[in-house]
Amino acid sequence: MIHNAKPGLSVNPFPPPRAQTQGTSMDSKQNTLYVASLAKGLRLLRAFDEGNTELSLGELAQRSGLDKSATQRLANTLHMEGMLDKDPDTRRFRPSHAWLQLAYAYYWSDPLVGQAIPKLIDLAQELGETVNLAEMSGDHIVYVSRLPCKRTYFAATIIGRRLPALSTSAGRAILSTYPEQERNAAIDNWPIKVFTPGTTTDRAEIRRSVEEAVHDGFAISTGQMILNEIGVASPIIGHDGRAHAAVQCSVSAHTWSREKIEQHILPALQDTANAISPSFQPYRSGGLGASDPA
Amino acid sequence: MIHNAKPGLSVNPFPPPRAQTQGTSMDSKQNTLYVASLAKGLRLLRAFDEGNTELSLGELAQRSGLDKSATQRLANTLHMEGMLDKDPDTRRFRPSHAWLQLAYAYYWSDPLVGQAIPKLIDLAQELGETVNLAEMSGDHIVYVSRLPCKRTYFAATIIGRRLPALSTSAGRAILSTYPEQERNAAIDNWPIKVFTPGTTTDRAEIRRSVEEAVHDGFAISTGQMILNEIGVASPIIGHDGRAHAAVQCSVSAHTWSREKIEQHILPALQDTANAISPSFQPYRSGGLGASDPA
DNA sequence: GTTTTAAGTATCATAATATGATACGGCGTC
DNA sequence: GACGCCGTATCATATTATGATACTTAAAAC
Repeated sequence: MIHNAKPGLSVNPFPPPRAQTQGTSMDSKQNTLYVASLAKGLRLLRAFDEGNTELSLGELAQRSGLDKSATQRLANTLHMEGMLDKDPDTRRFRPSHAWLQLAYAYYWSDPLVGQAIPKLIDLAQELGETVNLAEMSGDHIVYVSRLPCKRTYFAATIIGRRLPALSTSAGRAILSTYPEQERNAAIDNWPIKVFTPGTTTDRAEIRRSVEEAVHDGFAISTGQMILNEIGVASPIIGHDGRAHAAVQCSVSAHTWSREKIEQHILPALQDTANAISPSFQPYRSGGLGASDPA
Repeated sequence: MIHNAKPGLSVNPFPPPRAQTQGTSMDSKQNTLYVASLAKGLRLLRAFDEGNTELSLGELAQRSGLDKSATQRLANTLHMEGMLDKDPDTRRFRPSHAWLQLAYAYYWSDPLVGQAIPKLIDLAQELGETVNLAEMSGDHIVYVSRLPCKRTYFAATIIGRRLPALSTSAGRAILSTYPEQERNAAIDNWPIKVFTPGTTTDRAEIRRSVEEAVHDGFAISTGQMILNEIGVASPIIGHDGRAHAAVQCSVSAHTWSREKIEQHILPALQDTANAISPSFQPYRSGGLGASDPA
């Protein structure tokens, strides 16, 4: 019996939103192989986001939940190590270019991206529409690669965005490749967040959408993240029949309809997703024709 | 000054300036506002790069220069905090999606990107060629945004790449906006790394190229990073007359010549760079500048 | 199939390290 | 002109990280 869907890699979901019970810290996770200072430093990094692009020491302390002294020391360390820039006038901190270099390293480490990108480029050029690569990450999806062809809102043009899987075409497409039981568990339990009046909050409706994807092999969603935006996604299926990623395309509802999409976008989209699929292999050491266990 | 990276064994490529004197470590920068554990954790993150995409505990220890126990604890912490994924079979670590989320946060914080991206999209569509946004970072440039329109080699399609400014058209374009004295100091002292047989190592030649950019308002370079690649870049000039960034375009030398570029690419490229310029507000970052204080 | 070697994991006593309260100085505000 | 806020610097304390060692598992060698 499977409690929560916990696919392949051991992906530790995301931040431990610890309530700051200020106790004497015989805290829960304090084994001797947990370095609190490092974790606190990471908290500082995570304090920056969409709405907090530039933080003073005080704000940093507030947002991270650390006291002034700790924040001072950690922020200073991050600055010395080149992870934070500091405006000498305002004394405020900002993410540094190093953050992009981490992304660079990430890209090399992701086995899927290298295979996908050339094909995504071709696809984007062929369609003339924005094409994305999304990967499942716990119960969210992350946009790993984006090839914008039209102007859109900013968040849709930059990589790293993390969205609830259930609210996105990519997430639903990927989910549609999961075994029925897991699929249902996900649909019942995974988080949903409202972004627009059009965001679907009814899980029954999401189920319909996913089951449709099971049947059709692709998912379509409308106005989930932003009004008048339609997303189409086709799963990139791995050797085990499960997808961890999807090729996604976002278009404007003003110029596109469902039919038109199915006719003009879908074929190429699916071809691309399929073309990427075979290369997604796990490494089994060598030659033996070991099929799956169990 | 560091010219060439050691080609032999892969040792720390980006070691923070720190002597390995393992002694009693009343070390240089150890004030009470420097948290060593955090810095060590960052070392672990930096151990991943282009050639090291997936590291075992041992490799991690070796590349970071930390002992086994420290590595164990820190890596474990990073794993618990969701910064590193761990393959349960091979027990090897990999960058997690969180690295992309940091990039996401970076993008919101960079005042230039938001202004530039829509215009870059338009430009890329108009030209049908790969367009990049590069920013100066110490004596290197970093590709902050990329809009590939043609298949190229992988490294040219992903963001966060850091290259010696002198070896790139973007770097030279930006440099061309610096006051003469600084310009010359940079040309004399900034690092150069050889990537192809075509990489210019002669600083006199680089000076010519930069001075040409001073005169023309744009820079062109050929075969610096990869053979048969031509780069054109136009600086994005701030209110103080200095550029911190450039719009760059990479094309194949097989289908493009210098004249053709000047005729068909340059006008739109410069228009775009100029259109972005006014919105750029300067700030200074801390850190790396090994250059002289004037 | 058995032994050897290596790599990852867990434990623990020690002191070195991070801690956070406190005090100082500069800057914009009231 | 005085106050209050925010960033910076200092310091004694004990909490925290340390790294040597021992255990466990997996792969390599025989």
